[in-house]
Amino acid sequence: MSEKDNTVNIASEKNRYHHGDLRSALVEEGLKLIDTAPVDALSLREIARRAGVSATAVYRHFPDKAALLGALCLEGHARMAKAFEAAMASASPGVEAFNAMGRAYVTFALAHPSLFRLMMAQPDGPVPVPPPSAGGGGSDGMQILVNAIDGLFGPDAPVHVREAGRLRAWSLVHGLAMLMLDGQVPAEPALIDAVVDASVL
Amino acid sequence: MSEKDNTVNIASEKNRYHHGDLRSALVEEGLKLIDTAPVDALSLREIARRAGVSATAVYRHFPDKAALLGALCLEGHARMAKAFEAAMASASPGVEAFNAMGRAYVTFALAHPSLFRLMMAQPDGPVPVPPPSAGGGGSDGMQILVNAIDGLFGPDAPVHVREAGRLRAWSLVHGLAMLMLDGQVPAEPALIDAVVDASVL
DNA sequence: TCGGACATGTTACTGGTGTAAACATTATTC
DNA sequence: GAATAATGTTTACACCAGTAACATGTCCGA
Repeated sequence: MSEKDNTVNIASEKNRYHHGDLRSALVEEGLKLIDTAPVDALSLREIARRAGVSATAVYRHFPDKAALLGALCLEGHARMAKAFEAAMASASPGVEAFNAMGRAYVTFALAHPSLFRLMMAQPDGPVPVPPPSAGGGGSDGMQILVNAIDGLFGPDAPVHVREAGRLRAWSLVHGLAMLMLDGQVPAEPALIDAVVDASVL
Repeated sequence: MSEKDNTVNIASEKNRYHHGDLRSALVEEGLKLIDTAPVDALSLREIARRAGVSATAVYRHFPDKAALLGALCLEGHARMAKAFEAAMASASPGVEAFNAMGRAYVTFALAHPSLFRLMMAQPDGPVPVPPPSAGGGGSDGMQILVNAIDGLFGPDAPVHVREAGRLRAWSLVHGLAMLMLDGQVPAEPALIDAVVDASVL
């Protein structure tokens, strides 16, 4: 107990050999960096530098760079889930909730371009919308999104119809987000609306 | 004339100081490499190595790496245009042609993952579907694609409706392609059909 | 035909990266 | 309190993009 507290206090001092909670610090710095730079400009050494630690210290907490990026992804998914819940909260159920979700998806991507790219490039990581035939619950609180989508088709719709609809909805917002991130389509709210607010899926 | 021919002949010999047509050779090797490796594993030096030339020789033909990648993109767009034309040729006009186009888009992405990514990450390069409010002709023979899409809405549809439809169509296929490339959705033909063949846009 | 100008190649070097190995220091545990 | 494990550091290597200086070949005009 007191030893734990002592450790934390020591950890808050400067110029010590042991950092205290380097792993968290690395993730923190990584998240700060990734929000202000393209993905490929995110270097292990830079993160270590910002955490005030030698480059190779990272390897005491992550087997390689990909593992650190994986940790960033995890935090990214948590943030995305929050954004989704917020969007859900301020929309009445049904089509409106569905549209709010789509807007939240694109908005999140535009707000955190590199993080979003990283999250999507991680095939093993948790996924915002479980793909068809993926069975049960998605990541975090994302099941609510699936419910919103499925709600559009009614509970009596065949499974393959709901699954196809889910995939189409995901493809639609994901494609728009990507095109805007890559600068192929201007990131104008009106265009987001034009894609998301369509009455028919 | 004969001097030209002579140059070409000399260029076909080995172990000469001057390559003959290094620029084309670099693009060629780059295209070969990019079809068998992820984008970020594509190094200037490796391309030069395969072309049998020193690393810095590249800089006599391209100001930097991005320029070489840009040249690869150009060839990529040409190939994509060919794929589109082929898809168009073997489909009757109307909805069927439109669907064939969508399938061709996703299929091309899956066949050339890194090249496709590169093409889409090039905001200044030619674009398969001109974005709304982009005015006139797109790249290469892509206008035919726009026509196919616009045909779905009839010639009397308001401009903003056709533009929105175009954007939705592009987002849909692009999103599906990206999700499959990133491994978020299994690259199964049935899923492509499920997304592309939907009767309503 | 000779000789310079130019194009196109080379080597040497800088500063950046990810990562492995050996060593140093601190924390923990018997 | 000493052995051990955890956590950092230094050093080193291989690779990368890009610059500068130099080498070699081609071409054009006297």
